[in-house]
Amino acid sequence: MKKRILISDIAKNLGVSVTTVSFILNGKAKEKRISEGLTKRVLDYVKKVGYKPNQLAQSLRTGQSKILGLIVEDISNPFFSNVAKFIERIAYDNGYHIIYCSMDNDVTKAKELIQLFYDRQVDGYIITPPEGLDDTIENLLKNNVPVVLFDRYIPSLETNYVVLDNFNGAFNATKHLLENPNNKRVGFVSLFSNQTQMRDRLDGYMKAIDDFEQQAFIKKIKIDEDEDSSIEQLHDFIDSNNLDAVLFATNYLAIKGLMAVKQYNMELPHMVAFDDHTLFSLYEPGISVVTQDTAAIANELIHTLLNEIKGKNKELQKIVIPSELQIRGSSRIPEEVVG
Amino acid sequence: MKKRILISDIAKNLGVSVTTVSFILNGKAKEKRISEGLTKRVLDYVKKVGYKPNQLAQSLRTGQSKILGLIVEDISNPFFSNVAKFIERIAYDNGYHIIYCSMDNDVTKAKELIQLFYDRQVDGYIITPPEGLDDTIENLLKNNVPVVLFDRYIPSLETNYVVLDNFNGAFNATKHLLENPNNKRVGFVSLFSNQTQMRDRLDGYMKAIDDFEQQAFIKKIKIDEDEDSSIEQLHDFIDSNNLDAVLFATNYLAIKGLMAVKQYNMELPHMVAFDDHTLFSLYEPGISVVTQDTAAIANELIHTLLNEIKGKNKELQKIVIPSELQIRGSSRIPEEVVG
DNA sequence: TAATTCGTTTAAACCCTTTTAGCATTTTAT
DNA sequence: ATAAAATGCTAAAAGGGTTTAAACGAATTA
Repeated sequence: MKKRILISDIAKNLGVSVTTVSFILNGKAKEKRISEGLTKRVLDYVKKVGYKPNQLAQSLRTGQSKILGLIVEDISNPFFSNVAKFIERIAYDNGYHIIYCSMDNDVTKAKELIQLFYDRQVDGYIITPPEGLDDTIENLLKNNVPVVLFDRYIPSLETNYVVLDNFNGAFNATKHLLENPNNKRVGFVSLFSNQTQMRDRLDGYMKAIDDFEQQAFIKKIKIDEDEDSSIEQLHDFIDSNNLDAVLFATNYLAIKGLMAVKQYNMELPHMVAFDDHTLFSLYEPGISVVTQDTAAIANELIHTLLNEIKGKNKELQKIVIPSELQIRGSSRIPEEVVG
Repeated sequence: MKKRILISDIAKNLGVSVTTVSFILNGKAKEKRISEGLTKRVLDYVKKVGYKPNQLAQSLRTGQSKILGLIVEDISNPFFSNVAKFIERIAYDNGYHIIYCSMDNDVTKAKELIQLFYDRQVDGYIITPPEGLDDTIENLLKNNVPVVLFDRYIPSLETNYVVLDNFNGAFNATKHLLENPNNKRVGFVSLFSNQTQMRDRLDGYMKAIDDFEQQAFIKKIKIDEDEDSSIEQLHDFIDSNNLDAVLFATNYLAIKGLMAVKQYNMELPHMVAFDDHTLFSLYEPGISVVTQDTAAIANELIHTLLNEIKGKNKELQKIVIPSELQIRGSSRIPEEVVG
């Protein structure tokens, strides 16, 4: 941690040129036909004094910052923070750093962040795009900036993305709810949003509803609505429609649903939520969920991005992670019905 | 987003020197006696073409990266991710970026991260130090690197820190539990850890226990113990001691407690947990908590750090945030007892 | 013996800013 | 009228690396 040692110090102490040291350090010793003896001598010395190149100077010269920009909807949502944690770890293992930001589904903020990252010369982006970000992303693509979208994608753009199999997730969840003969009236709570994940979840719900020839009950909430108001709306939705069961399109919508249940002293409808949360497993009875394998998602995301950066992707990666329905107490089919 | 425009382009197009443009851009026009006319002309042109200096070159030259390192215990813990979110926002407003990492209470990892950040020339650190990081932090301080500790501090080192009033938090929580005449046997669940926050919480608990002249029941869990084992231990602790109430030193310990309650079908003891969690407000009955004002903490942290960076702190900032006891159903004193 | 080629190594340019030191020119003071 | 100070601006160095183009001695070929 003492005074930083420079490449020139190494060159001077070893009586060779800076260039030679640089070549060796960058693994170009063979290519540049530097003798094995010298190579070893330099490497050993570098190791001994613990020299590490100044990243800034390196970045300035090479144009590579070794920083990846991660722009997620909300880092305090456990789903996103878990993915972020995995991504971070893998990135580090590959010599990259993550700068992350939450954009709170705000297009303006997202645009600012992307510009900011661009100015900082990040090497690539992982983005959960809010609505209206099409142009900005298109711009990035035009400039050959490596981008991977995540959680949702932009249908009009040819990009890499990693998303959940939302359609089947919603379909299976709804089907599960409808298979309980006591559940005639199964509702769906989503957001006012045309994002792909929301659209696919709606489609999955509708498909199951249609298969069972039931009526659809669909309630959308404004994303930035204040909590009390959405809780009230959810109460109205469940209560006035006499719903037996509800599928929630996100974990925080389901949490608002639980708040409504608590505040209005309602009877808990059978529930399934997208994206797990500690709350759902401990709530009594447990809340069923459509889960995403966060480790798998993080893995696909970061590797797709790194390959893109290294130019190793022959074609666009459109990765769909299978969803898993985890059934817990609140929506489990009662034994007397099953048996 | 097209080809990056350089300061030299501006100078050339305006027929002035790069130096002049740089001075003006850095607000040194007056100091360097550059005419108002020219200043305005440059500023207007810069605005028109949307020039932004290359951060890397700027950092390389000035030695300031405008990046702050945030090393927290676990970014997926809602307490930390919430603080991170606030910090991030304030940092951005001040022209700084955050690189964050979780160190999972692993000293080795923490050391690596600090070294990594140091190599990247971050301008300052916000750290929740795990045990054994004393030397590393001391090293940073010796090198005049701005550091603010958070959530816990290192008693042997004179540093800036922002922590909760853990003693009174624990004291008030325990007192609250003991004030219910049905609660004779009040336990405390903590970690095998000598970190200050844990020590202070224990002290607060003991003070209340002593004031009420009750027996203490203290259970410590290993931080990296596997989940099932700690759940089993918690069950044993609560069950075999016939505890009426338990104070948990962290939110995730309390969550493990709830898991034990659920898995072993125990009767829920009266509970208070440190650090709120969505789960605690929705659980039936609600779990009381000692809360920290995350916004206030983030605010103090980032401003202390920024002032330190700017050399504006005359003296070390040792900030203790008052704790707040939020009482919910599980530990509320039953009405018949109160009345 | 002169001209090539080969194997090694390096000087110098480059990345893009900030900052130091200084140069004309004009104004003020003596 | 002349020296000193202020004015308005700039050339060049610095920051710490990477990379291009070239140099150099030795070995090979013409």
